[in-house]
Amino acid sequence: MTTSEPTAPRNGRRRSSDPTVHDVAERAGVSPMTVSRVLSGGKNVRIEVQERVEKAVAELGYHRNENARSLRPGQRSGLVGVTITNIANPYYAEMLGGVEEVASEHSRRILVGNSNEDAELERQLVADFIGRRVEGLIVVPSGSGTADHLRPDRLGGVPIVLASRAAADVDADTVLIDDVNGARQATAALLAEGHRRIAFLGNRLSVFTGQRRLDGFRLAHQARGLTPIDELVRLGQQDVSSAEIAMTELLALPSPPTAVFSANNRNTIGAIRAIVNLQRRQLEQNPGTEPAASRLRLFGFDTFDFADMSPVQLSVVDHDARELGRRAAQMLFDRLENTSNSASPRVIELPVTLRQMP
Amino acid sequence: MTTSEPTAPRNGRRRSSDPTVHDVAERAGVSPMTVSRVLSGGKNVRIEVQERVEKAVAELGYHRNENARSLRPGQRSGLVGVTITNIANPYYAEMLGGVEEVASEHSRRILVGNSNEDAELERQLVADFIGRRVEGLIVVPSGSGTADHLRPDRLGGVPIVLASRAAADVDADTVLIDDVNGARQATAALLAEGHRRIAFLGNRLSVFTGQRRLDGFRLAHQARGLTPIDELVRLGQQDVSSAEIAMTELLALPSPPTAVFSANNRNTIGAIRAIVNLQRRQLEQNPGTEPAASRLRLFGFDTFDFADMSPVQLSVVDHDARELGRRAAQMLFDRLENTSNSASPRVIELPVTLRQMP
DNA sequence: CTGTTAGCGCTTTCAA
DNA sequence: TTGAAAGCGCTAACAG
Repeated sequence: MTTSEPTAPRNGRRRSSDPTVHDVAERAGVSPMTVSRVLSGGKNVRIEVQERVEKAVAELGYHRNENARSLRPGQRSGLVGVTITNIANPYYAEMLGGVEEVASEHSRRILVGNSNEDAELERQLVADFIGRRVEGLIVVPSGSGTADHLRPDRLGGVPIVLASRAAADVDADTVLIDDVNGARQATAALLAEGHRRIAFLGNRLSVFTGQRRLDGFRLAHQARGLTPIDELVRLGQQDVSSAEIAMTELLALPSPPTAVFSANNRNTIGAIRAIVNLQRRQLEQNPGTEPAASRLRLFGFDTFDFADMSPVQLSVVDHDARELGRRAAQMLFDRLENTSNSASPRVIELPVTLRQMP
Repeated sequence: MTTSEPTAPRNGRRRSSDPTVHDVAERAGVSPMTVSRVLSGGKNVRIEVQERVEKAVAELGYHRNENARSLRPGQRSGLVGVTITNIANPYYAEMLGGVEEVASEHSRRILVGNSNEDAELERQLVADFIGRRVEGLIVVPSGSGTADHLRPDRLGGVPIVLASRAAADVDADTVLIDDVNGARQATAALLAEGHRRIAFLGNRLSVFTGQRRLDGFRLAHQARGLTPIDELVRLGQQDVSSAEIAMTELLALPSPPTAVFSANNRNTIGAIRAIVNLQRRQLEQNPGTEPAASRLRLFGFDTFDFADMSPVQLSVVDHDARELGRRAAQMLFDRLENTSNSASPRVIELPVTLRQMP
């Protein structure tokens, strides 16, 4: 299988390791430098020599060591580091897809880490990424702890773009969804329909979007001289099942809400489950009649696979996770490749669309 | 901000670049070797010197260059390369989460690439990953072209685990879902209920799981001396909207199916949409009566967020994408860390669960 | 406990 | 058009 000297360490170097430029050079009867030249496009190399080198590369199964390569000054690592708070959440997965798409267009690979909403883990990930000499970072800041480790002056000159959430005291390029307006408009629509007892289901307030969406909910009320009803505001549901429980509790109140604004898709799905369960119970008790729970009005932030098939009347504040990822990556490559390197941080907010599900 | 000589290139080396062990050593008044020792745990270094070095590290914002580090023989890159066919598909996103989880437990990072079902892109990704000296590869083989580039002898000794799909002529560790059995059992259940005109909605047959799930569908028929009805078998729907179209066509046949087996969640969702649309049309024409489409029986491979709220009676073949990712990663680290390195490739099939949605 | 030397694989000079 | 030398940042091996 190998070329010659079956067992002995050829050249005094350990064998059975990856082939190097040296090995390729030897086999092609040229110097390592010529191999290097062929590998970077073959400028100033006789075509015949190029072919000889390429043959040796193929025969040896040679792969240029990118790590060694990136060691030379002026060479880029070709890597972008991305940390998200929950890889398994389809929303961030979609966002990651957008990042990958743009990175790929720029011939970069993405290193992916899951911070799991843990600031310390996020700090470690970012440090590791910098150690690997990523050219830039895209971070969905975790919703816990401080974010000092994300401050541009702590990153050794590696540009960073925050996505989906801003972070306190971090003055960096940021791409956000227009949470406040989305929540405000949705709530305003419910108020315009005459609802006065509107529930709010949302994330912890330490999560940036959680706070912003509650702000929008409040603003819409204020615009009519109203205040949200405290007992109808439930925060801290991170997953579908806790949202379902919270919604079930709301429905069991002496004076239950007539409408619900849910601040993310996990809460929306949980709310739907709770409502459907109540409908079933009501139908069992009063067969044939329209269950009272059917009149409940639901407006949710985010969409999901099946939103238009919801068994409960539903409207959504729609936005595009993939576009979020794309824009974040574009901002990063702007910094990387344009001379506008020193421009002050930009914050952009992507618009949302209110959508009535059929 | 910097230490001394504000502008002049200190030490003859270019300034304003990342600090190196050398810089840290100088600032701490020790040799680079001592810095290296402190950074790798501080064995055999006076505690007082350790503190001095750590102080210098912090002040300089030093990050050890992992690429340079991995250059030394015997050092591992700490990277695992993962290619999936569609990052944005929640199923693979979930799988990626499982891979990341296990990789993280083993202190490894994941490099992620999207092959987009394109064999050539996949080949490039794998070559790039090997060039970056990943310690192992986890690949969901693309459903197009040949897979020669995945053969273990072409990977320069980097271990590979195939996930979710096998690849022709590639004899490697593989983790699969038990597609054949899942599809067989689901189809058998429909046949046992008395259905004889069962539609099949699925992927292209060049996609491994597509072929296997159709095999299971066939086997269940054969076990009863039956054959699938050709005009009811629709292949090649890759997304929800094409699945909806295919299902709509089936429903418009002179003799439509009485039951449907859909081979993945995209097709299931498309089928549900088509059925719901037909129900609505039938209700408009004959208000008050139970629409004929409501009697249609649906059995789908994969679950999704809202499966239990489906407006159409639904059963699913459930399986765990996250577990698939975990197991693939575990197999990889088995190869990497155990001495069982030379064992012949293993193929494991993860069980599925048949689940009646309430 | 600490420093010196050497070299990992690659490519940018510079010289031939 | 080609090659030799040097060094990117790091750490084993060997002094001291």
